[in-house]
Amino acid sequence: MELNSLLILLEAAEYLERRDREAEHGYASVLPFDSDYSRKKTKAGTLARKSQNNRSSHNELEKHRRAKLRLYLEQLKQLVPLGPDSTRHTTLSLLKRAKMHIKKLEEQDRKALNIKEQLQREHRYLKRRLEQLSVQGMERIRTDSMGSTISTDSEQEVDIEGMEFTPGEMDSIGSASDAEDHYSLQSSSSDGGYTHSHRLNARLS
DNA sequence: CATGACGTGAGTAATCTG
DNA sequence: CAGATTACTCACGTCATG
Repeated sequence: MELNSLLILLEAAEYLERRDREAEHGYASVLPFDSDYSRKKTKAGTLARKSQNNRSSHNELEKHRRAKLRLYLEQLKQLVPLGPDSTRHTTLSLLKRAKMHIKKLEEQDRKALNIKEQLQREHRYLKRRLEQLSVQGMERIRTDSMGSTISTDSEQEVDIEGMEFTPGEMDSIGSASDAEDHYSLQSSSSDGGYTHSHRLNARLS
């Protein structure tokens, strides 16, 4: 999110530069130099540039350009955490911090992506496990009903919600195509019990 | 003394024009 | 299409400030 903001800021800065040129009534509409002389790098052009009018308008433009740079630096300052330290923040230090901040955000992004992929694998695995248990439950009901007695409802229920899997259980299930998902589950539940909150806490810490 | 703002000349990419 | 023009950016020197 914050990384995106930084990138957007950088793009916006470029965009604003262009847009200012076209739409701004102030500086953009004021030519930096009189149009009756050449700005080409000739001796005549160089001499002409020295006229006071040209210099002052060029100065104004340059001032405006620097003001925009300051504005962008201010915007950058809002996006980059500068910390509680009350040390003086120079342009150089701000840019250095911004660089570090971007690297940190990229690292966070990478980690979040890994977690997402792992959760997707777990989701696929659990979905298959649920399907298997449903089928097993149905088969058990059928075989029991073909037998003589009718058992109680509590014995027939397949309690998916409250179920916890041990590593041993997980070893005994899963097809060849499950290999990747299965592995990711095992690796994240090395202490036996298998609950979502447990795993997520371990992962996020 | 480090830093930032400013003025200025020079360089250049993009656009215009004959 | 070449040369002219425009609209910038960059680098450097200077000055003010904390």
